[in-house]
Amino acid sequence: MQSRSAETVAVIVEAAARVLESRGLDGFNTNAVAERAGVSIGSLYQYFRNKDALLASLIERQAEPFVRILETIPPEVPFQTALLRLIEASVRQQLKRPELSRLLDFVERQAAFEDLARCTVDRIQHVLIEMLERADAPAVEDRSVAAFEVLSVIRALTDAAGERGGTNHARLATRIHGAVCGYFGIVMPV
Amino acid sequence: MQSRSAETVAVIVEAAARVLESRGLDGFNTNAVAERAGVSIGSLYQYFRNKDALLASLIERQAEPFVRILETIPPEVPFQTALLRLIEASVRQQLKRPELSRLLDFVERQAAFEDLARCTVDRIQHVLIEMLERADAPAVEDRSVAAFEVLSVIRALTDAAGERGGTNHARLATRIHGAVCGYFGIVMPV
Amino acid sequence: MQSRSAETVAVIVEAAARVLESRGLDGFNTNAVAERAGVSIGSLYQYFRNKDALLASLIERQAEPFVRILETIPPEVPFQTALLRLIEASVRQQLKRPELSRLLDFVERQAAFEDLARCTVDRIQHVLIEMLERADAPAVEDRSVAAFEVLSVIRALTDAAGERGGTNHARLATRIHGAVCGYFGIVMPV
Amino acid sequence: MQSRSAETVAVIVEAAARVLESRGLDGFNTNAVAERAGVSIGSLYQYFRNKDALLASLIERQAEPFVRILETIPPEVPFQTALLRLIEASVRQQLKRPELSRLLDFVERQAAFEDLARCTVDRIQHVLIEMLERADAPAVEDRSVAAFEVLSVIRALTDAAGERGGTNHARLATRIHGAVCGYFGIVMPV
DNA sequence: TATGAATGAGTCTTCATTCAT
DNA sequence: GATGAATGAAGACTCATTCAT
Repeated sequence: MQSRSAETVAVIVEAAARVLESRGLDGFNTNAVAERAGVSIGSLYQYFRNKDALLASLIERQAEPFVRILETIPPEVPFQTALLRLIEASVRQQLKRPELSRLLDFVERQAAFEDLARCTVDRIQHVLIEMLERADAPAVEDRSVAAFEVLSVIRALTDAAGERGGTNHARLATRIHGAVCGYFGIVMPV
Repeated sequence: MQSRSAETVAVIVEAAARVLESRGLDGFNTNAVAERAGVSIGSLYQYFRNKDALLASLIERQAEPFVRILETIPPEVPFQTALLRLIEASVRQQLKRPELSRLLDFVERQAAFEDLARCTVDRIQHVLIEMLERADAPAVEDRSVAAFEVLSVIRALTDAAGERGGTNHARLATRIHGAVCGYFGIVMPV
Repeated sequence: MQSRSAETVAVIVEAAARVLESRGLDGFNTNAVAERAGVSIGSLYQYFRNKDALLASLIERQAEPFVRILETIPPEVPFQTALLRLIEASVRQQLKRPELSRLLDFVERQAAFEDLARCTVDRIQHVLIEMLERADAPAVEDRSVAAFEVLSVIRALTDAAGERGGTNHARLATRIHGAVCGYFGIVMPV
Repeated sequence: MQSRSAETVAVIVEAAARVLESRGLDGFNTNAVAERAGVSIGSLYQYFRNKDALLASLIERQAEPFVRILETIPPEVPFQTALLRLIEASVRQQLKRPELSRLLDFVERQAAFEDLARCTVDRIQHVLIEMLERADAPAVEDRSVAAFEVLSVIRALTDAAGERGGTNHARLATRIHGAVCGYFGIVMPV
């Protein structure tokens, strides 16, 4: 029984993702999602209080694995290693579904998702701030600002790559790494 | 007569900007814009074929002065100087109305504005590519990719700063400059 | 088995009563009733053909004890005594759950419950008409009209009292008695 | 222009009244009202924020003329005269559209219309309380309770008459007067 | 040209009811 | 019998756009 429900929920969320990708934010409506999911509109509302709850699920589904990866980076790895892992995780995650990532990035900045977004951002910032507290980390004026801005750079460059399509992950990661090192005033390590 | 029309158009576009800023993309509708502009909805449609045309005007109004500035950077200034001017222009422009900039960045990526966006992006890229062709410019694999990505970094960091509010322009420009130099693999010049 | 069913039915009807009281007619829906009853929506429909059948049960449950009491007033008691018993029974019954009474009074007047309502009203009217046929009863033009109107007065004053809350039964009964006597053109007996 | 709007509003409100009368509270929906009014659903919402606002207008339209009449009863007329005028006004008003009156009486008791109802009730109570303060008025324990209850009796008897249909106003008024006098413990004056 | 009333397609959401398990 | 997931018709409401004045 649980599996049945869980499956339906998953089907609906994936349908929502596809509708968002194919029709954009304007064309994203609950009827379209239900149809795409092969489910009645009533069923959709059985599992999601409203349209925003559906989007929230989408946001969470997108963010969760990324945050999980970040949180499993062990504290003893050197700053640069951790940074590269973070960049790679971000690139891998976002380039899976670039358009979806881009749209959700926008959605989660809307007032209605403030709480959800803050929660995710806090977890990511926490990881980044801890990284910046390591002995071999670059000195910055304000760690929380730096964390936020570094994340922005990573996302922006990945988005840009996603928009172009067909990107080489490794090279992209290198370019991002360069930019982030530059941001920190570090001469990029070889 | 013409000036009268031009003025009305300007009033409507500014009203659109304000509505967008205050109510977000969801709350942006033509009736609200007309009301804010102190103009009848009929008049609005006299000057703008439809909602998208209004948004297009908004996008243009936002982009034009920035592009103009870029295009007036003389070709003989050194790469680093030009880069700093570009960054400063971008920061100044975006931080005037950060929320508006952020929203329009999103809007112009929607399918309906593809042409308009490409046009602006092309002009900016053109400038950047020319910059990258200078003798003292860093070597890059693909100038058009680099141009696009550098612009993304600048925008992202400015957006991030705008979201926080009350930012010091000069410091922000320095951080952005660092990131861009890093992107190019340049040790940041003093 | 039968007792089991009867118990379930009773639980559902009581749940319906509570939902009606707490959420009003607008918030009264079968899913809420099932939930409140701790029963699946499927079970509810096993016992009640549809929503109206549930409401009908509620109406009956509310009316039945009252009608029963009326019907057990012996024919030999004087008119005034019978009238007072009627008033007291009505007050006691309605003030137990004033909001529920008020709402059901409205519901039973809806077209869908015409038959049910007529049936109950007929039984009550029958009792009242018999009362009015007694030797010591006041003369009225049309007994059936009088019966109906007297009942209306009793209900209205009890509803009014119920709306205020915390009423003294005896005093209310006295006021109602006064009004009914006045209706009959009787100088209120001491 | 104003007259045009005012007319549309009046047409819609009258359509609402008719829909309410013919289909009851369950069948009362904005689409039906718009259709009955010969107006688009959009127009309906141009003039009424929502369904409840439409009902509120209906309630006001129904109550206003009645309250106005009450408020014009001069303070120097004797209590009994004033009472009769009140009863006659109520009867005349309610019997114009008995079903509508009954339904609106119910609607205005719903939580959503609390404020509106209180406002009207206050005005009516005010008149009644002033009446009860006159030298020739009967003594009552609590004037505000008495005012409320008398009004309830009047309404209930008129509703009852309306339900039967084809009532003689004068006789009904007499019966009501009797009940009210009885309520006050007055031997009905000739 | 300006106005703003009018339009109605389109969206979100609820809830009575069914039916496979 | 019991369950509760699923259904979809129906209803509230919005907003881009038109057009008579």
